[in-house]
Amino acid sequence: MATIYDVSVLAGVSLATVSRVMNNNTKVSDKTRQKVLDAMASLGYRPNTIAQSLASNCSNSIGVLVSQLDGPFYGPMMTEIETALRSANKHVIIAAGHADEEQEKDGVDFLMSRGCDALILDVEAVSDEFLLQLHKGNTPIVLINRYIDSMKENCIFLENERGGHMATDYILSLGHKDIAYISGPMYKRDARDRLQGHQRALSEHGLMFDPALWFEGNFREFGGSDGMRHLLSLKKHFTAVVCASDQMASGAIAVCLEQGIRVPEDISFIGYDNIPFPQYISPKLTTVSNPINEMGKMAALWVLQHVYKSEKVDVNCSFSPELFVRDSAKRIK
Amino acid sequence: MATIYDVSVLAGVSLATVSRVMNNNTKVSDKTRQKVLDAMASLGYRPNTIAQSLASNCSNSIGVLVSQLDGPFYGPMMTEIETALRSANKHVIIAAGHADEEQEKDGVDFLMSRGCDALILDVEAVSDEFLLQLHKGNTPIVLINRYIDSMKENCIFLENERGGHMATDYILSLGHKDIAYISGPMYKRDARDRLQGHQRALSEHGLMFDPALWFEGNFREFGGSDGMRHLLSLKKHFTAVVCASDQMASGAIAVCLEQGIRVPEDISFIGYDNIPFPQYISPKLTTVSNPINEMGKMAALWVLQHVYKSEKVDVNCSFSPELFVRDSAKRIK
DNA sequence: CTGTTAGCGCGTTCAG
DNA sequence: CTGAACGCGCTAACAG
Repeated sequence: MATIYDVSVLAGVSLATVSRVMNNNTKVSDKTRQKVLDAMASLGYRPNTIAQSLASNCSNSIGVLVSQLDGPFYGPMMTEIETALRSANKHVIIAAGHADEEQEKDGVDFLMSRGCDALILDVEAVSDEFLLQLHKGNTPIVLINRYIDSMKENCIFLENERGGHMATDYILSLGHKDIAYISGPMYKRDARDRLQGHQRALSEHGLMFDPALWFEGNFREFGGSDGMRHLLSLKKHFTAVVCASDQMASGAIAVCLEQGIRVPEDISFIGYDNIPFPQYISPKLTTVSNPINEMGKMAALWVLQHVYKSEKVDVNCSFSPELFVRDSAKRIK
Repeated sequence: MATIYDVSVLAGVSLATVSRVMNNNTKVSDKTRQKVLDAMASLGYRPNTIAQSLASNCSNSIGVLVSQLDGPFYGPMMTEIETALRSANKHVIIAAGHADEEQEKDGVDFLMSRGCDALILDVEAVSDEFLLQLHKGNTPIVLINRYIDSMKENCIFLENERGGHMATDYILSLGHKDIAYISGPMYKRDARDRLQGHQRALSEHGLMFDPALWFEGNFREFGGSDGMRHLLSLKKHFTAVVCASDQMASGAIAVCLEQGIRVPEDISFIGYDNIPFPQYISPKLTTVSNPINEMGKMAALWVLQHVYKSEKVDVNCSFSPELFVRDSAKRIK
């Protein structure tokens, strides 16, 4: 591999000059520049990024920690992050935290020790205090899907209460009055916020939230099917089920179909997240969006702007869910 | 940040000694070692991996290039790769090729310039020659989902012909004789192999492959729905549809359900890949597995073994699909 | 505008 | 077993 030295010899200039044309931060005369460029081309020179990092104390790498790499969320998110960052010639180092405090801390440590210039974190198990502590350090961090008031400029999040309200409000607008709710696990902030939005919508319509028609799921498909089986076993009357995630909605709908309950004729459903898959199955799922991909992109732009001082876009931290009306919910007779 | 120098001063030893205890490759007396360890602990010393890389000419990073980060495949694959590699304290740098030759080459270039010790590639657009060329270079590469005879020790792949055979053989065992086929795009090797397996199964049962009942899809949901609509419009008789991917099967089944065609009572379906989602919807999809996660893990182990000389596991390169019988295909009357 | 000269933090000879 | 010295490839003052 050719080095900067080889180039400088071939071009008949000094090391520093070669460095300058690479980073073009200092003026270099056009003809020296051309000589250098030619030399680089004929040697097939590729800068050694490791050496650059060591010398400049900037690794050009961004650590991304997510709870899991599989599932419908992080793929789209990573896609956007990778695209945005790579076009700026930064690279992304990934780590998974698996929603476990130990592993999340471990992941952060790992990325830190890798000399990342910034961290993009989508963590859930770790405490606010831990994150605030991290925030005080030298490595900038951005939080996705999390809101901490005292560091809100570093947070990119979805207005979950609003989304929860939106979903239920739509169901109510269809004339439903007896509504079951399958929530996420209550120890998660977003699950609580969505439920709260649901309750607000109900009370705005003069309806009571009935805890008996509430099942605490886990955001996954089987949480939805468990919930549905439970609700059905209650023998209580309801015409619609609001689910706090598309995955749960899919699991719940599957249980209905298996039991000969028609969707949406007998029971209406609405999900949350707008993941791709349920758009393609029958009935197509009505839902509220969780623009996790855009949030990923925004996090990348935040880093580009705050850490690398490029990209003069204005990043907005708060994202609004949107309603996607499809076929799983219908007006009640 | 404390450096090796700070440690050496505090411990009252030389730089070299500190380096030795870190890499414990040379004998160091127990008591000097302890002094160093204590010094490191009290300084909270963390080695600078960038400097280590530069000095040792080994970046401890592995580049992973996949066609896309989203979708149901790469998540699980990345999960396994990340887990295996991180526990060995290696880090993974990701890039996406988007099934485009230009972008795939670009991605390889990018990862190379990042000083990766090895590359794990899941590429489809790039030519065999390009990969062979790369193989001749100094950076070891592993290919996932691709077989090139002259570098087969570096290939990790699924026996797609066999899987294609397996799926159709099962459908045939259920008594079906009029079978439609929705394939992947023919420019992809795995699509061709799966189709070939399908045809072999047919001919083993004395059946002819009917090109009229074949639709060339794209492995995606809408490819399946397009295909199903096309097949239905033919007004030809068939009792089963073999799909070359679960996503296509899901799209196809959705079209049937919309049109009041019952699955599997009227038409049986079998998919390919065994992605998570269709296991949770109704009817649960019968399919053949594509253990992409295990292949990812194997790739990681291959790297650990061949590049870092650790992990004395035997990596096997060829993976066999397995049949997963669920509810979307039934015996014909 | 360009060349010289120090480092960046660590691994690795080579003597002792 | 330990220390001194050099070098990895590049950036960043500092002179000219």
